[in-house]
Amino acid sequence: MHNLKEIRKDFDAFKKSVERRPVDVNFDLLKKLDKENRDFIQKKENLEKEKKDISKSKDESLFKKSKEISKKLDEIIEEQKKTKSELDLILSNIPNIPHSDVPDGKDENDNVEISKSGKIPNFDFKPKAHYEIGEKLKMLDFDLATKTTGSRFVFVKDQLALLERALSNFMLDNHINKNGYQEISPPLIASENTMFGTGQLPKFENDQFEIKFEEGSDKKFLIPTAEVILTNMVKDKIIDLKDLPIRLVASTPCFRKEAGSYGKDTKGMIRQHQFHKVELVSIVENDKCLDELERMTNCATGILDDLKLPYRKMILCTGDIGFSAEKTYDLEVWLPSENKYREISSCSSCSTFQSVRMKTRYKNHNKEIVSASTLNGSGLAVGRALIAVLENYQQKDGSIIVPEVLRPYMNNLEKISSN
RNA sequence: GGAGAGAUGGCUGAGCGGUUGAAAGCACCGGUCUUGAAAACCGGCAAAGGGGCAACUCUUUCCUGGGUUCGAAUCCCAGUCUCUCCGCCA
Repeated sequence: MHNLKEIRKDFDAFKKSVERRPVDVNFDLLKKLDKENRDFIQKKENLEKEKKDISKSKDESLFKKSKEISKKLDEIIEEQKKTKSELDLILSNIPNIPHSDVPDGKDENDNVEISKSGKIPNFDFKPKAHYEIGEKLKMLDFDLATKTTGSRFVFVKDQLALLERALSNFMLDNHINKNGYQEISPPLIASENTMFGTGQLPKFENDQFEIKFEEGSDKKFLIPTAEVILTNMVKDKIIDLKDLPIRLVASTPCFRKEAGSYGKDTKGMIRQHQFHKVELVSIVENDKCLDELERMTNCATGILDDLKLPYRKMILCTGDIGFSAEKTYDLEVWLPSENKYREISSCSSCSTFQSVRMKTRYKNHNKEIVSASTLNGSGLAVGRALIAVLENYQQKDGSIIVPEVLRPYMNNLEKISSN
């Protein structure tokens, strides 16, 4: 969320930067409501002062007047509240401003490739899709999941379940021991306010799984990514400078409705309602934000390098970056069956956008209290990493060579094959 | 599910109708002292919002939302959360 005080300083510049994205925001109304709101506040404060003086004077002859002021005050407060909530609604639906590094563009086709890495494998046979491989091995079962749960879920079995676990543990260990992240095992359910903090609400409620506790209780949601719960760990906090940067990592299931994407990637486990992801979150000083984004992205590419998977690094254009992000790198892994790169990680710098919503601040070197910067990135999506390993390490006979770095996590298993 | 206790500033913790934005301690910052540090002593130290070029000033905030009152952290009602005991349970 944007700081109104800052917006006021140069309204037109603000408008112009937001409009680099495809947005529909009523800026005139925003400006008007802000003015109205401040007028109401002034009126309100004057009356409050008057009332306060009377009560301080303890002059009984004025008590009656004070009562009248109270009535007038009630009306003004009512109007002010209404104006403020309209204002907040507009404000909370405005996305973050793209950083100047971010290229202009309409959609994902306008994202710009930064670099390519790794060797695309050559097969002397036609490479199969991960779901064909998995089903042949009898270690991926989509039909069974349909029976027990519904579409877009999967059962992972035997050595593929072990592989999934190995991927997750390998990534966690790497980020904890090599990259200095603190391991967290968080709740998988978030309150409405928490979801607001990272920007999932109010705009994207339809993508979330809401769960019912009991009638009348507050709304709760299954987390769509650990980013939500990890980032909100610093909600409502003034952080000591000496505690920054904060770096957190968690491996969790993620739950998404993916509204509007039905019909896309219906086959296989590319797009599921539930998937595992290792998530990185950083809370940093504002001038370290973009450096941290590079660092975080390198932590993610490090995993791909270790797994010897071919990938490319993209910078997202203004039309494709997420609501809360000012700048985003996507990492795309090579999938032989599709003969193209697919997203496996997304690392974003959110500047102060989330911390304003969460009221996360720190005291900077000048002892001023300022909003902190937050970042998040996948390091990596475990489900998609499983797909990438299956497809890139597949053999003609349908078996899978286990990437070397994962073998210590799999009882030194070198090859996955049926029976 | 039953029965109690509680929610106050970065933390601990007093206050229980009228200069209380809130005692005290810790932490933190500045100073004196010291070769330096520690200790001791002195001083400072909440946030949000509004107005002002600024110095500054005003308003709000003692879990949340209502109510009583000229006036509420303090009284009343509702809700949320936390803790303890009993029950149940992975």
